[in-house]
Amino acid sequence: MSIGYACLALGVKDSSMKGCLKKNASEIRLKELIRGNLNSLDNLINYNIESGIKMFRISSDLIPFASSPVNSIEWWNIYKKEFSLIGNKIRENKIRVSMHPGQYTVLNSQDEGVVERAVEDLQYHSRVLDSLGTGSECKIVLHIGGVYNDKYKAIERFSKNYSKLPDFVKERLVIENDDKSYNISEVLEVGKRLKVPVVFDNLHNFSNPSYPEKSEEFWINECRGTWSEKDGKQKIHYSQQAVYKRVGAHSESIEIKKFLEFYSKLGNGNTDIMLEVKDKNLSAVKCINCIRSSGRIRLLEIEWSKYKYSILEKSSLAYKEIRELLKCKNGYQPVRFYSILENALRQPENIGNALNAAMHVFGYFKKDASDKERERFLSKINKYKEGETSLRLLKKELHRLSIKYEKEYLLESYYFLLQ
DNA sequence: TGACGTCAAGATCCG
DNA sequence: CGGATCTTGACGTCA
Repeated sequence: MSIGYACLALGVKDSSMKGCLKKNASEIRLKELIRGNLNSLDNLINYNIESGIKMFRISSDLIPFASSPVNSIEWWNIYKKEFSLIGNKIRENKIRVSMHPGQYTVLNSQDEGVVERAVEDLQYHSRVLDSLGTGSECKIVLHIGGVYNDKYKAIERFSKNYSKLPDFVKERLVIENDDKSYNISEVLEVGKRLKVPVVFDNLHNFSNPSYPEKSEEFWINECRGTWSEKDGKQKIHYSQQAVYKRVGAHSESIEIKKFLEFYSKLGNGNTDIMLEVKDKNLSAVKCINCIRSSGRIRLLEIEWSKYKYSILEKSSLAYKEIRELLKCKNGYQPVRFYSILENALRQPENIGNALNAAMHVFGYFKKDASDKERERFLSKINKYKEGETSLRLLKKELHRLSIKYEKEYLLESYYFLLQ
């Protein structure tokens, strides 16, 4: 059982994927971008290794315009060394990577050009995973596509186009239920017929259910049968509905108790779970820490070092509560720990608490800051008190100082990231 | 034609 | 000039 997150990690330095406008996609620019993105991928993999994260979705943005004629670079040759170095790390650390082309890769389109481009795009994704030297358990997740007023014909087109795909793509392709067109029983039907593994997505199944009386566990068990030995463990997508947002919108963070309730129904350890959530790696680490059979308080202390000022900003009570919890050095109560965090982070902005946290953080610069910087900050503090500036701008000032005076502890924390 | 989703690039505005 | 904020892009489907 592994838990992973998709594409980008919060708080990891030099880990973003960069792109450019199509009109600026010169050979030189593209090569620059690819080199940078491979370096970012390397940093992401390093972070995952350090954090004990065993599952990760690689962003399709790794190679800009990869399946477009504007990019004719043989990146798999030029960057062979980089790919193999990263790939070795992935394999040595048993990280299961995957990819997921967006909603615009449509294999069952009525337009042949669209299908052609979809095939190109799937080949690109396979090529990335091949270049990394990953096994056939590292998958490419795809939706069935459009309906075009005739689902039967649309599925036939999918089947026909699937059968024409080259083997190196077929080996990796898996299909997933989507949020409006193809529900889980329809995708299962296709998967069983074509022998393509099926990924169950719980939130899509909520907004686009097939037989609403059937439970999530039922569908997960049904899907399990489509995964064979060479495909690796069954994969599912898990996300939670964002409150007050449209149905199907991903939540900011994973509510741990809700997750554990879902998790307990999975029973055995034979399912890999890809989280789809805005706070990405933060929720992945949370869930991993909460399902460990044995954990040490040290793990929570590391988490606390990253969350503490965000918590202080919201609730000094929660701050004290967690400090108490962490005093018991041979106790390990991750669920209690994260529940307090979640509750605190849900609190609305409170000027008193926010000022308190900001002053604590400013304490890091007491010695370094010049008189001018001190003055500038304190005047911002007063403005914030009077409602003349926002917390965001106040924190931006602190962020600037953190970079200038190289306060790694603050820069690696989530204080500047959350809200 | 615009919403959908996604994010950063690019454009523009402001002090 | 640099930083902040607003707009666009890149993709295909569907209302």
